[in-house]
Amino acid sequence: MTRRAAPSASDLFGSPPAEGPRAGGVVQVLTPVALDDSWTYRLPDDGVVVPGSIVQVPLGPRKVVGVVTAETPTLAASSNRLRAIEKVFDVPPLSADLVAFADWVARYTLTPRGMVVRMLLRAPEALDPEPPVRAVVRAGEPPERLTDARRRVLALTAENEGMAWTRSGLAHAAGVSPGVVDGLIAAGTLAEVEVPAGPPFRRAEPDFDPRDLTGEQRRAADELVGRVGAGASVTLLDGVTGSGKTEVYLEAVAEALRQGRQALVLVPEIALTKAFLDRFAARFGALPAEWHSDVGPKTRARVWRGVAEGGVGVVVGARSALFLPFRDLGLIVVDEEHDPAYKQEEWATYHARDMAVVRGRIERIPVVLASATPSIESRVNADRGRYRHVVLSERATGAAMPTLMAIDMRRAGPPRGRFLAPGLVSAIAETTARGEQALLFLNRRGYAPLTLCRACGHRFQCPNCSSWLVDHRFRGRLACHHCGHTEPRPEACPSCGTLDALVPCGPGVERIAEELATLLPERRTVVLSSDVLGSVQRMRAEFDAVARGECDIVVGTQLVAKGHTFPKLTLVGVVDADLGLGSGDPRAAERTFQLLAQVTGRAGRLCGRGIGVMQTYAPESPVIAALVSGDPERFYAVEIAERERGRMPPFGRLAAVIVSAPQRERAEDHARALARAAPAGGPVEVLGPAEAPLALIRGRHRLRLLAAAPRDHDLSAWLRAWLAAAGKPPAGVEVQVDVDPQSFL
DNA sequence: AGCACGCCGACT
DNA sequence: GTCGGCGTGCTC
Repeated sequence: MTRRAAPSASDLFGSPPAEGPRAGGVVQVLTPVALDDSWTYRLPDDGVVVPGSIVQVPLGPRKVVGVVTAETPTLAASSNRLRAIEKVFDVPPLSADLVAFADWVARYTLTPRGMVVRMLLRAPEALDPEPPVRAVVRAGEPPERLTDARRRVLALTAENEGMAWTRSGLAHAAGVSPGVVDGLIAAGTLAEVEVPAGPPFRRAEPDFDPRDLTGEQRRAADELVGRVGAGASVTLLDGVTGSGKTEVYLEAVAEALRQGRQALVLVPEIALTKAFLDRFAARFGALPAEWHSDVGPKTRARVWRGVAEGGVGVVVGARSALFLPFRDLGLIVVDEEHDPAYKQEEWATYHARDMAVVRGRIERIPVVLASATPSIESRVNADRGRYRHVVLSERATGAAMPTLMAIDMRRAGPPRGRFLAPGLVSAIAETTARGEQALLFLNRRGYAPLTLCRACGHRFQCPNCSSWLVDHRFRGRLACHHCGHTEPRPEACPSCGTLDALVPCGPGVERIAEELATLLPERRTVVLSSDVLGSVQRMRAEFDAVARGECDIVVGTQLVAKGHTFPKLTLVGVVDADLGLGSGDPRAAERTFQLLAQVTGRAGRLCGRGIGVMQTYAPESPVIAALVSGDPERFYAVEIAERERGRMPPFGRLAAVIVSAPQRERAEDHARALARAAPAGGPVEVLGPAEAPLALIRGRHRLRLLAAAPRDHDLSAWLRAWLAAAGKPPAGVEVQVDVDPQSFL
């Protein structure tokens, strides 16, 4: 691996100054607290620091980890109140590029720099050296008393001469209890030694097993490979489902490795399936390092260190992997770039795809955005020449794209009380009769989204939020999907007292499964939703079971739109293709289009006999019409024109100002105060809070204001000024700004 | 008086 | 973000 130039001696703040004393031996340290400023500290008595050094400093009564910056000291060096850096960690200093990136993110997202620094240091265990592993080795003569168990242990150590075993590992391998090993240690035959923790990561080999690519894939791969090492660039890799985008961008990853540099592949968290990782392993002869919320502290530490020291070649990770301290990053790939999961909402609000573009620009490396259904902003950026555009229009297997059709629910809908049209039911029956699988997609957990009383019209609503309570029949409760409030499902109406008058309205996945059990009782149906799944491991297991053909029909929420390929899946039914449209979200149409294209695209991915059936009341809508016609351009053209007319992102800029407080009134009052404080008549328009939905999230009532501006306006600066002018929010009220991350670049 | 809780400002 | 200080208000 080529190394970045080590800091030269003249950069070392602790080294003898070449031209005059250096500010009296003080440096600036950014600490992981909610502050924008760095603090001034005295240099450690012994250690040497450089910009980027990770250090421990006292902060009030605590000790915290911070990063040395190259800023000039803000406090007079003569100040004798300064405290000293306590410790310099023995890890590579963060690169100037990474610190510049953190600064950029902080400024852009209106987040205190300290909070971004916290994201850079999210593996505290990595800072201390990995504790050595205790091991046993053969050290002396066999003992006097040789039992059968002892003989087996000695045979193993003889077979693998010089090898160090862990105590339990050796006992396990020999099929004896750990006590036997202890006995041999006591007898002096074996000895305990400390060995450095093993070589952490197998190197990915760029040419381990290159794939045969189709002509179209080859051209696309060559284009991407040509960008690696050629400075900053952004390429939109726009390929239909099944076109083999992954194989194409893996060629760029291989090129980065060949050049001795590292590669980062960002994926939506959900896509980190075993099958996905195995594809990497098959191509590169080693599993990539993983980075996501389910990675335990020990592995986290090893990955962080491996990334910083250069031992890790490829990281596949969720959005937070973007903040890893790569030693020599050569490429960033953002897979499924349109995926809303890239947007982080809590803590600091940022969009990992856009921040990847920024990191690429700062590090002067290529970024590849891959998607079958690119986001509108990426498409516009590609159309306007800001991004390169590489298109894959054919499936790599040569398989045809699925045939999509709409069922007009006004004319061919189901009988009363049912949700699956006869046409869809017979398609499911035929598909499963052939031994193939069907997937029914409905993005609604539970049994029914609304319950009302037939006698008095009472609707069950969340006491905290402006949303209906969802009937979860398997659990026997009504639940709010915003705040987690649940209550038992009563027998009688709480409003009028009538018994057995409560009716569920509309379908959820549980209700669809129930309907299928009635209509096609001999088929094996499984429900896949976040209620049923949970951890990443559990999900991987469930997906694997489906892939093995352990069921005929899957009824699933959003989760099933991603995940891995089910080879026998040839029919996808969309229970409600209109769901999500008309929700007032400026991205509703785009989201629906992407989701439907993605979920129907899973039909017949390998065999090419896929069918997608969408139940809709609006078959003429641009989303449905474009899907049925098989020409996505029809959708993009309409949507881009629409956005441009409405000056919505990416043609305008949007920010959400989220006001939250434990008390509903306080949040509402402050939101109104903010709206009044907004300068009127300028280029920025403030909307709300009147029409904003209220939600209770983790004990806090939240509502939103929206600020809309023309594209060339510096909305971040405007927001800063506005919020400063509005003054500090009252006690308990928090104001969080979500500068629409998807519209700026 | 003694303490729990919430708010506020400091933290180099 | 996290801590301690200090005020308010309530209880043993």
